[in-house]
Amino acid sequence: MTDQPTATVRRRNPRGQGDRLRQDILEAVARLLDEKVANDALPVSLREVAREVGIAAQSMYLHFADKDELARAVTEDGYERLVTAMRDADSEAAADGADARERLRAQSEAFCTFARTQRGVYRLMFGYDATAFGIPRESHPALRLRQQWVDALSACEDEGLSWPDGTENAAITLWSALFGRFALWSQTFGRQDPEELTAFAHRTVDTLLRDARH
Amino acid sequence: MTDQPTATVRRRNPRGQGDRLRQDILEAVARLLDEKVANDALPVSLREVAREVGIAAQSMYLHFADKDELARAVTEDGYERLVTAMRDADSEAAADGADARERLRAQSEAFCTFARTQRGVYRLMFGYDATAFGIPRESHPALRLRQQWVDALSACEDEGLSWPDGTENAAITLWSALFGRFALWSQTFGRQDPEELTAFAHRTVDTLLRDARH
DNA sequence: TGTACATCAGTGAACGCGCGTTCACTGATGTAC
DNA sequence: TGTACATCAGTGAACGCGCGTTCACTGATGTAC
Repeated sequence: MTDQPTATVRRRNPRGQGDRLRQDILEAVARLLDEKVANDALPVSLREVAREVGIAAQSMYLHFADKDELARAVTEDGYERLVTAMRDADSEAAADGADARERLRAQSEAFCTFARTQRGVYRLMFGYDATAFGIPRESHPALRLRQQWVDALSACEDEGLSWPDGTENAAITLWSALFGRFALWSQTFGRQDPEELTAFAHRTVDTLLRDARH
Repeated sequence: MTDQPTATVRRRNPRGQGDRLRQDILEAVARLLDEKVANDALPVSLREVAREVGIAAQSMYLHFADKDELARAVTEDGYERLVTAMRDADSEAAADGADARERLRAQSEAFCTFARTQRGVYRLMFGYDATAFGIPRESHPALRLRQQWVDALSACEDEGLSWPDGTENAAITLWSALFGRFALWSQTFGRQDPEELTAFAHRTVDTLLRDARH
């Protein structure tokens, strides 16, 4: 029995561009995860992804050795995009002449926005489902994100602030607070109002900055 | 093909005590979840649970209508135990003549300890995997936990403190912070040192209390 | 300019497996008379 | 006191399903000569 393809029929990629399929697959996984998370219908199977992309299930193996490697690729891509989003928010705020606090706020907001709008991938990234992947700790892609937080808080030092427990602790604290608040926000409580999240992010930044020494 | 039972052979329960099996199953699920979370080998199947308990897979249906109902029961049991652990910590501290801050610390620690030591159930409870269950929001068992946090912070008011954003906001903030910090702690960063978690809990309580108005 | 050939982007068909669930059954134990 | 019977705590056997994965194949496209 063949898997039924979805509505759209895929066109075979021209020669030399087989890698396009890889990108198509990553996007399909993100889409499916978002959808499934919303409908509480996890997990996503390899065959579902293939169906979503419009290819035969075996074609997944042209780009990923197995299911784990696919998950790993999606996760890494997610961290990449999240860090980029935060950097962009920072640059944009800086271009508008924002000070350290405003730039930190902008990055915190970018984090929340990513969590809100890319919920499926976000959950896979931090998620409880597939964190380890057998990736050695030292090269876990989350380290890039951690570095981004540390950088964000270090930037405040350039404006004369220093964190009582050290920059790294402050970075983890901010990250934890946003992470935890989003989890609670998205699951059970609150009216699922994005404003609520943003307000929390601002308040947390303010509290942290009140603790910072001039 | 029959499922192979585990080492120990179960004794049939005496008449009138069939409900013991229910408790055995809940405990087995908790054990399996802990184990699987540690080995990154989720999810747990109904048949695995049956094997762990030492019964035939169909016997699960004597106590749970389907797999979802089993998950729901484990979750509810988890919230029950967590809230109880926090209450006990509170009472114990109170018996030792602790003030509001110390009692709040004790409850925060109890939360962290539960998360650390019952990681499998904890994850199912908050977890990303099975939050909804189709339970209406108003009766989600997490509401009991939320109430416990609100109560804990309200108790501080009896000693003359009041929270700038209201008790409920402060409760959610504390809960979020601990939740987020544990998630980060357990996944990728830190030396997995329980002291680190406890220290964070204390610092967070202190920060919140510094914000509270006398 | 024509053609043999290598390469590339996939597919067809099938595998064995464990899963959740159903249906009919068993055999020990307590209970009514 | 003996026995027929109801109840209870489960089990035996099987179902259909979707899964991850493997193996051998295809057919269009570019390339060497």
